[in-house]
Amino acid sequence: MSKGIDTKETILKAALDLTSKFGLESLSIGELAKSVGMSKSGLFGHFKSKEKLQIMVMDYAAENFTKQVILPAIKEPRGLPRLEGIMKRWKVWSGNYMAGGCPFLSSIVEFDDRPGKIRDHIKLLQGIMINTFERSIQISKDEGHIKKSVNVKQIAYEFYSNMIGYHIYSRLLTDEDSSQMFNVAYGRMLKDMKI
Amino acid sequence: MSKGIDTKETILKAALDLTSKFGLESLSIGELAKSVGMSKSGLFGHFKSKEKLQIMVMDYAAENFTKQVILPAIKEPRGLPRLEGIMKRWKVWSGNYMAGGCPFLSSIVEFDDRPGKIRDHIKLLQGIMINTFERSIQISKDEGHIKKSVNVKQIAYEFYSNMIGYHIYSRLLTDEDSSQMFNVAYGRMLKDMKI
DNA sequence: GCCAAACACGAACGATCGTGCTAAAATATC
DNA sequence: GATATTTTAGCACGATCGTTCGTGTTTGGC
Repeated sequence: MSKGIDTKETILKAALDLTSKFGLESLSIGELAKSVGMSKSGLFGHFKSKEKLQIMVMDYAAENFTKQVILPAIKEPRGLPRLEGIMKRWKVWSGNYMAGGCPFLSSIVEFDDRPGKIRDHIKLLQGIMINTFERSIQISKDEGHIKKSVNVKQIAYEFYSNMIGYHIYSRLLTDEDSSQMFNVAYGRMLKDMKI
Repeated sequence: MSKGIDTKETILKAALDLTSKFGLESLSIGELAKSVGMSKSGLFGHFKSKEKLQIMVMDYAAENFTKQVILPAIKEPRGLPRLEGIMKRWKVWSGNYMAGGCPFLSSIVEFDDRPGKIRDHIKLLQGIMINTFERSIQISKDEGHIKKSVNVKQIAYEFYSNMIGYHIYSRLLTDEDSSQMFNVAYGRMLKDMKI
């Protein structure tokens, strides 16, 4: 009864890898089966449809993000240190950890115009993520680390935009200054809201 | 000898529509043929391969962007007015004009990890676009509308990031504050660099 | 070690993919 | 209006898609 979830984990790991490279829609069951060395139908049995596989891949990615970014950051002191911890690890995660860039970004862009369960699920996960992010900004405010005048949602939006801009500049445009530009923008945002 | 390019235009228009909805890779020749009411092979004859079709779609999108965003803005006075004209139209273009959001963003994210002609072409087009954008910032500087201390490339990066963040917030998350947050971020950037 | 459940496989399905052929229909040139 | 060229359709191809089915093989609980 444990063999199943082991191989499932293996499959999801490979699937996430392919997804980060080629997107969630291009993820094909045949190709995935080949990459983990098992039969198409054998793999298919673990997920009862492609749609469920795709959703599980997204959940797996979210779990991964939580483990790599959120949990380590929570160990840091409340407020600004924790917020900065999230940002730091987030940047590393989206840039280096995945084989082909942030799996969420590609999925978001792929499915933002296709109503359905997958879109809903991505929206849900992304909403949770942004919410977590906003909460850590709010805590920084409560702790008196940043100005009372800052709009939490606005700051989250701007941090998020900067992260995505960095991702695209570094991934597609392979601009060597992208990391530097990210830091400059990020630094100014921090400076503006710090007390 | 003119019927050909007419239908080609019709096909590309439909193709761009599908691309903006489903991405460049999901664009299938059979589906595209169905949507314009002609046979698969008849349509295929206009482009000698799918890859060439995809590249032409991107060129068509770029041409569209130039017509809708760049050319009208060029009629405005040099410097800041022109820069603001680009931003204003860009936002409208990416948000409302296309059936399914910016066709570039989806293509960028889809192909940023797939080396090949398509990736190269997208990179080229996006590079030209950002370059045009940077030049208009530089002109604003030369005209004395913005501070001499501003880093042109940095500003372009931040404007770009804001645009993409807005796009995702409004498209996937369907956040009703997204336009407002875009404006706040944009306004602060303008204010910081204005003389 | 037995039995039941879980797991994996190979084959096959209908559908669709991109891409060639060939021939008919439509169009442009004179 | 005849001719040459372009444009379109029909058909077929090998491949791959997601999915189903039946059959073994492996595994966990007793």
